[in-house]
Amino acid sequence: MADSEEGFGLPTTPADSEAKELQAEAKQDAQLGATSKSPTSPQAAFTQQGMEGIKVFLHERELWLKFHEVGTEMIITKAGRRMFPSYKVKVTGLNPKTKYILLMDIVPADDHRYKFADNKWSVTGKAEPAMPGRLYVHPDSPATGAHWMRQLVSFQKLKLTNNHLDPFGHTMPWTCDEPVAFPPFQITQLKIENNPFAKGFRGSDDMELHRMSRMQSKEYPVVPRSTVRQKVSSNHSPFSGETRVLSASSNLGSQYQCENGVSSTSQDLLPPANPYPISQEHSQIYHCTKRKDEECSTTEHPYKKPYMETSPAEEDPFYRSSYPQQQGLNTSYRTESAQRQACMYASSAPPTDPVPSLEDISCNTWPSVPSYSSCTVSAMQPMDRLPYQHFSAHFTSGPLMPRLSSVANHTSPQIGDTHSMFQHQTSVSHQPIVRQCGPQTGIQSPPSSLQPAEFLYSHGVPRTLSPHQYHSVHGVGMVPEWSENS
DNA sequence: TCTAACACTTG
DNA sequence: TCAAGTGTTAG
Repeated sequence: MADSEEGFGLPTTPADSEAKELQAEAKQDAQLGATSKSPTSPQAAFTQQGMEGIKVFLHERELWLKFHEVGTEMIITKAGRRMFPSYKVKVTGLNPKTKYILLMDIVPADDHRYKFADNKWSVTGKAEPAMPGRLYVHPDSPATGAHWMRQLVSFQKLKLTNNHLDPFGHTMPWTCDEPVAFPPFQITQLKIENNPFAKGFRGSDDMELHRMSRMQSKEYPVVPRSTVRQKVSSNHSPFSGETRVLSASSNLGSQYQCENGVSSTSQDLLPPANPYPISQEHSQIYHCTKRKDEECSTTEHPYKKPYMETSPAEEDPFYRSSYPQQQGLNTSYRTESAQRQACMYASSAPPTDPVPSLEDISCNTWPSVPSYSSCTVSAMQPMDRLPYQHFSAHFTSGPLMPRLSSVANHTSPQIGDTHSMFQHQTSVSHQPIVRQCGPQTGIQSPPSSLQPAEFLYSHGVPRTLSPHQYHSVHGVGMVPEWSENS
């Protein structure tokens, strides 16, 4: 597993040789992007702001690959459900003293809704109208580069929901996506095997007998053990042969570029599964979470529990050696609600908003990467070079938005050049499903306004989501905070 | 199509 | 012991 720096990268299996080549290409592109641009180009300007060395590495990449291979999905609920695998990244190259805000965005993959029938996905209609999305601000934000780099940055607590009125600021997914046939069994099995909370569904003899007993008692036909296993195993599925093997498929050979200063290295990338580029522009609702007892603050509180991986050393020798655990930072927050109060910033960017669209700012190389349906961008910028004072979840008025806009406008030309993309497929369930499209790093089009924290529970999202087959793209973007040494 | 209850897990 | 997070299941 990802227990070293290398572990964040591509597996060292022969099948991934293409991926390694891509990785090398991406690094080369990044270097070129950082060095070959004219000083007056946006790219160069971006680089000059100290963004050139920033890298984001996906944690547990192999697990992500497994889910990607079978087409990941998740059932979402009104209460919100966590993503699995959880999204954790290692960030390097930040200015240790500069403060950054780290965001995760959800981007729709297309404007269709689909159903899974007859072992295939088919379009059942048009997606519901685009709605403002939400950006999930990492609860540690703003924090210094040193803080972000100290250990894994975890979005484990991020929940996805289809509840428009969700009062906790859980991220709402977007309707989408592609008609690719993958049976749900494999994803289910992967989650059961890997998610501790789903251990109850792991197949032990006793468990299966118990389950069968329950089925019997409810007048279900008695199903042979082999059949029971078949349900959750991919081995007997019509797609088993091609989906159980974890490898870098030919899709890994797809070209992509990663050439701006913010380098989401190819290590972040998962092989694309399908050629469905994101087509839907998204406006924004910025939301973040904060602790009930501390309010969102513009300063870093030493007592606040980091939402980054709290004990990476336990699972990752790399951090064991490189990142000594912090002491005295693990204030315990018992409940989710106590841990995370939503700081949600509604925005209704009009079509004429000068803010660049998603396509404009972040996906300009998609035509060359048709296999990817999502775009991830990582953008970080030293705050001390930006024309605003601070950005936090604590603001009590709207000036943030223009400031944030300025950030986005400032950086968007470069953002478009760097993206890591990968896509996951979904499968069927009678519950709302989210298609997890993988980490995305990036500042997207900025919201037109921000609301004070007191409004964060308001829901500026009067839109009806289609409940099924949601597609989510998640990732991080870093918006710079001010620099302490400026 | 959607929801809530269920049995199970971890912490 | 409890809260919270899982996929399954029935209504």
